[in-house]
Amino acid sequence: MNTLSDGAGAAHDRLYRNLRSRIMHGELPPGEALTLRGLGRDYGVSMTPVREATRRLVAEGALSLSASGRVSTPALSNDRIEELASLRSLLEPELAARALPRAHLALVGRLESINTTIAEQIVKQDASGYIRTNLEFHRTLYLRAQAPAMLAMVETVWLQLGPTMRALYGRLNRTELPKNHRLIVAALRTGDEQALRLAVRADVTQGLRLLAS
Amino acid sequence: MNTLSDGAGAAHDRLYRNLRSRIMHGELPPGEALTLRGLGRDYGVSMTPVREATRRLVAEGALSLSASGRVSTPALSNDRIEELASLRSLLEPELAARALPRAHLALVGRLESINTTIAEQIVKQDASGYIRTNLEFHRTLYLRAQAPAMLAMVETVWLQLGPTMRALYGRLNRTELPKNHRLIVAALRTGDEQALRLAVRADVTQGLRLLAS
DNA sequence: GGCGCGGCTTTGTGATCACACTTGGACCCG
DNA sequence: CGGGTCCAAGTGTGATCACAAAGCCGCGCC
Repeated sequence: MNTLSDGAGAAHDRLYRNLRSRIMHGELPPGEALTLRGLGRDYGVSMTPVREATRRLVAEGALSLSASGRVSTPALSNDRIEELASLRSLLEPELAARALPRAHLALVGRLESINTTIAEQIVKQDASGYIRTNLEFHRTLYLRAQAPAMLAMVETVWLQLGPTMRALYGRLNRTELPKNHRLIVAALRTGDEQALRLAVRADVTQGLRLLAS
Repeated sequence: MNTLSDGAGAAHDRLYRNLRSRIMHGELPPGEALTLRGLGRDYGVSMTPVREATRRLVAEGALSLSASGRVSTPALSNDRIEELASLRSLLEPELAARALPRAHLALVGRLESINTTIAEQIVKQDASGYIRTNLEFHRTLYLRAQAPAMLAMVETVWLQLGPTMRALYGRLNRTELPKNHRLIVAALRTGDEQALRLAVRADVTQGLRLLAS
């Protein structure tokens, strides 16, 4: 068995991580129906590990479970989306603030580098890549907060929003790099916690707000 | 099939809800080792549904999974506990504030009734009952916030703290009803959002703070 | 008396199978 | 032409089995 980042460990875990990543990054549309046997066929495993993986994802809200036991990616109501946006704007400024005193120059450099990657993906119209790199920007910053439980909670929110974010991306035609990311970097440089909190909140809220149409 | 709250639906789901409740309410000590076959024996089912139930609980942080696949109730580090306490003090005041405009007199009455139950359980030294009723106080209030995703997130935190709260209860010898619950009720009556937020934060933080010993 | 080391037991993993339920659609009747 | 019915394929559920790895205990050696 190889120990690469992709195919390591137990089958159910590999399947879990793979599906989780695909959902979080918007590679699956909302409402997509999945079957245990189908997933098992795709990954070359039997139903048993598939069931474990999907149950885990259901517990995290990444998949929704119908009354008859069928799993599908969730199609969120507007209320739900706004609530998840509230959670992001509650948790993420806190994480950013905690990361602020620990943020050194190398970190800011990495964030700027990620920003240029985002700009490229906007040009290429790569929806999934854009979502992935955008989340990487946030995760890179929050990792400095040394708050794994809080980060895990935020990632759960991202996961629930994954399919919806994909749908959202189609509607909005970006042409410019989100200016809030630049504001975040600027606040990190000056060490201004209040400005940082505001910039993160604005960045988190902006995209999701126009979904209440 | 009966539709009672206890034995309804699929075996794995019944097992999941039962275990989740026991963990959240502190009926299991931290570090308790569980085996799939053992749980299956206890509940009279085979390993398959047990695996699904435990995987769900692992995904929620209610159980921790060792490298070799063994499950046990988590034994939290002090850092972890403080972080979870921070999450509570971040999320719960927000939920309370959202519930405030919707809180009517009947709700306040129910909360006071729950408070008297808590006082009785303190006298009876009923640790698990105390935890259960205390959480019921909070849940009853937060349900009015009409924010299911946020409430689910808070319950996840409660779940992770369950075994630790049980251990905590042993150390602290309560003799009086937490005065913060009375402050919460008072703030609800007067409609003072700021006082409510403070009271909830204080209530959430008090017990967990003295765990950093 | 302490410390490895061997085998045995327990445990998790994954495949397979039988069964019950849901579902989708063709078919028939009004 | 529309709506209800019934059947067949598909799907989730749970039990059982074979297997590999981990853990545990006692024996024997130093």
